[in-house]
Amino acid sequence: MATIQDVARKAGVSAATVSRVLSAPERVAEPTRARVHAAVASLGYTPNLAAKTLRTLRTEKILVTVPDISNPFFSQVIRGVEEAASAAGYAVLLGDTRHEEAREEQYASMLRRREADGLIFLGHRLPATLAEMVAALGPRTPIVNGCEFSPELGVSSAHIDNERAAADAMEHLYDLGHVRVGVITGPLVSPISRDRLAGVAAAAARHGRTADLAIATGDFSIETGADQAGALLDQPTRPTALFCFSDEMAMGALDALRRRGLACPADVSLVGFDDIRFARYLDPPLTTVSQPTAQIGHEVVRLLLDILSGRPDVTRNVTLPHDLVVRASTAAPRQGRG
Amino acid sequence: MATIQDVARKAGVSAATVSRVLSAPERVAEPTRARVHAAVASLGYTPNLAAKTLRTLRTEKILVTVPDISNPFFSQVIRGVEEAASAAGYAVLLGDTRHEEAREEQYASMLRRREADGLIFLGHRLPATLAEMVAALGPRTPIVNGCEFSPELGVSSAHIDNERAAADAMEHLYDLGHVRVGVITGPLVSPISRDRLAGVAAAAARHGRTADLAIATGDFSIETGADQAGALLDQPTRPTALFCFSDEMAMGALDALRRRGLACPADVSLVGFDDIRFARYLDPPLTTVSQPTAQIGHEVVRLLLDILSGRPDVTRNVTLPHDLVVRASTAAPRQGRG
DNA sequence: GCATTTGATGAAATCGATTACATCAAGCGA
DNA sequence: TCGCTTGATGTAATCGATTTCATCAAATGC
Repeated sequence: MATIQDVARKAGVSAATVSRVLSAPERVAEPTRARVHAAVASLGYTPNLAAKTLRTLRTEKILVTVPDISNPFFSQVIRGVEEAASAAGYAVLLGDTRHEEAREEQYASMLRRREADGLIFLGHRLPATLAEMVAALGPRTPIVNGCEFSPELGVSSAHIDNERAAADAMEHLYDLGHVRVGVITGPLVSPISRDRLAGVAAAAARHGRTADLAIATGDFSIETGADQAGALLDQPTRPTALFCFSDEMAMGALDALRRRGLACPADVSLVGFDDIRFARYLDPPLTTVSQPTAQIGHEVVRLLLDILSGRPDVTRNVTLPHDLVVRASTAAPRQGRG
Repeated sequence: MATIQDVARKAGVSAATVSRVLSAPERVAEPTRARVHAAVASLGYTPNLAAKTLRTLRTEKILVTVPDISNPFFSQVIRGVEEAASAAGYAVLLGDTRHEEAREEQYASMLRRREADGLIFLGHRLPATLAEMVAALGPRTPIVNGCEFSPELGVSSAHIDNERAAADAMEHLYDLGHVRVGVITGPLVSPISRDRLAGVAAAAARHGRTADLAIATGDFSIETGADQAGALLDQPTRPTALFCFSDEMAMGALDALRRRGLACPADVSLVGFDDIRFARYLDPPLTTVSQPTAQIGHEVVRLLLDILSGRPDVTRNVTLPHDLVVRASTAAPRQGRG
């Protein structure tokens, strides 16, 4: 590997000049600049990142943590993150925290040790040590939250309007004529679930159907979707529609319906959330709330790069557009029930 | 951040001694060692990675490239990789190459610049510049291939026996009494597809059904699965079973069946490949070849760490066990057809 | 009891960049 | 023409570790 000294020697200048040509070209006279560029090209020189990092404290890496990389929703967001990051010259360090606090702390310490310039976290939990960092640095803390939004964390974020999105889904069901609607939420510690539940409650209230809501709590997984859907369906007054806070839970719900010999949407309508790639290929194709995963990924990187560029700023919480995609899993309820 | 100098000062020793305590403790007298440890603890000292890397050329990072991170099969393998890597003290740099050679080269250059200690690649293509590296360094090249295996690449790898696995799937169909079987492969440039196709051909030959095979080529995606399944189903002599080289293509095939009003497995049996998390929740639950994704991820890291530890070695190609999971998408063909 | 080995530690070079400061020549105004 | 500004470049310190070599004391052998 050629070093900056090699380039300097070849171009007949000092290492300082080479460095300037590469990072502040306007400070170097044109003929010198050309000589240096030629030397760089002929030696195939690339600055050593470790040396640069040691000197400048910039790693050109961003750390991205996810609660579960094997979740297609998250992996699509990550895809957007990777795309935007690599376009901006940053490498992505991936941390799969598996919902475990120990792993979250482990990755948090990477940021504290400055092994990455910034952190994008897709969960809802910010490790304690990083919360301290936010308290100390304020809006300049290089931490951004993706998909979720908790004002009290004090970090910038990009996400959809979850309350509104959930309300849209409910409105769709009410418009079809549904009365008794079952809702399967995610863990209520996450603001994403709380916001969506608020949207559900608001829509129900608007239609005077608050008492007809049946709420169950899942954890976004297929399995809890199946379990909770089963519980709701086995109630004495069966809901004619189910709204799940993730497509995976909707897949579980579909399974629960099948096991009970119930048809979707004839007997029970079903709405999911996320619009993962598989949603449209389920049977029936799933009506769901589409999240702009790539856009969330891009935006979250943009927010982080803004912070890293040193613009003083305030925290920014960017709301991106969602879209209720109506497919074939929702229909008007059967006539002649209570 | 405390530096090694701070620790040295606090412990009343030189920086060299601190370094020794941390990396070769047996070379330091016990009382000194204790003092240094105390100083380390009280200052919360962690060695600066950039400085360490600059000096030693070791980054403690491994680079993992995937053709498509949003593919649940790959993201599950990545999960295994991340788990094993972080357990061994390595961080994971993620590269989503999107099947694009330019991106593959971009990440290849990260390895050449030594911004990672090694590379795990999950595709089948090894960028040209890295092939040169393999030619030069032989089995010590810190590059490992996951899921795929091409002997001519000259790198270690972990994967299932794809030929055997595909043959198992075909045997299952033949055992059920199927005669005309449609097969939807992946791109034939990838050894994974070729190996599986070889298994298909071998099984067909064993049963004297070579002429009854109908082969179509997809690209592992849902869309090509639907298209190619459609083409096979619309042939004059319709296959009574389809074998897709990925679960995603099987999902597409399921969609094609539905659109044609064909029942699975009553009219057409279906076998997938990979056993992604969703396979068992399709309707009908998909019979498929299960790959040990986590294990592949772990193994591939183990292989890489072995190379990094300097054991001279030869390349090792590890075959992991697959498993044909029979669910409800396969059954005996209807009576009374050709 | 003296020479020599052994063990513990420190001094200093090194990895490869960036950047504050120094230097020097050319250009400018009066 | 002289002093001063400006622009271009070089010198050297610095980032924070690792590691070679030197030093010195204690232990060992004869």
